[in-house]
Amino acid sequence: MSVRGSKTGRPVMRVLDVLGRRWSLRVLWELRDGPLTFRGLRDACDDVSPSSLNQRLTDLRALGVVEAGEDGYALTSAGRELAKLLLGLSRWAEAHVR
Amino acid sequence: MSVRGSKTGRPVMRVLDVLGRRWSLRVLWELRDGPLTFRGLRDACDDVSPSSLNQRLTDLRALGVVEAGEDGYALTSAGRELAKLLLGLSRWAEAHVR
DNA sequence: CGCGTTCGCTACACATTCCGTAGCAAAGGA
DNA sequence: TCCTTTGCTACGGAATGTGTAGCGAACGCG
Repeated sequence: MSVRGSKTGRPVMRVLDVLGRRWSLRVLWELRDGPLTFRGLRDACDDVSPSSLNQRLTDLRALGVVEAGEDGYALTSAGRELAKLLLGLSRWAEAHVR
Repeated sequence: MSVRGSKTGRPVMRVLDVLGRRWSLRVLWELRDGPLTFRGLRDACDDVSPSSLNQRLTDLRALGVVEAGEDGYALTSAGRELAKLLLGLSRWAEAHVR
């Protein structure tokens, strides 16, 4: 399978593509404070359907931001850096939304 | 219509929801260097279908990050701050993706 | 061991979303 | 006038996401 969207293959395009799918950003967000089990993630993410969650976890693992470990799913070191950006997103949201 | 996803109404959830739709992040990315017309955005975004683009622009305008002006669509000041985070995302991508 | 619970995950049918194409009315140029 | 380009909508089909049920494996407990 090729990357959906841009055909340039530029890294940023691949990232925008994967993160622009439902639950991607949310999963990253929920993992920001440590690992969660599959079931735990489901609970954290408004009971997302297991099929969708599994698909998203597959995508995120392929991107190298999430990995499956002893106590469930966790961010990789790269993923933790990405999560820092999400923290900025959260601050932005608190300041500008509603 | 209410916010899809989280029922808490927390700002960050609303943002994760809107940005987690296809083309949202990409549109923000393509507007980072200045305004683009509807057609210009379409060209920049791999010829996204006009229906999808229009839907996304509606979402992003509702979120307050994009506005329609004289020379097409542009980021609001809040949107420009958001775009800065995307720049960090781009740097992250160059460093960690393939 | 046996029994129940929880785990990660899959199957499958249904619903929503997205897409591609066509095309409209309005604005501009020649 | 006629041709082009604009922003945008309509609509049917394709892709994606959803909800429910349930599997086999691993656990706790007696």
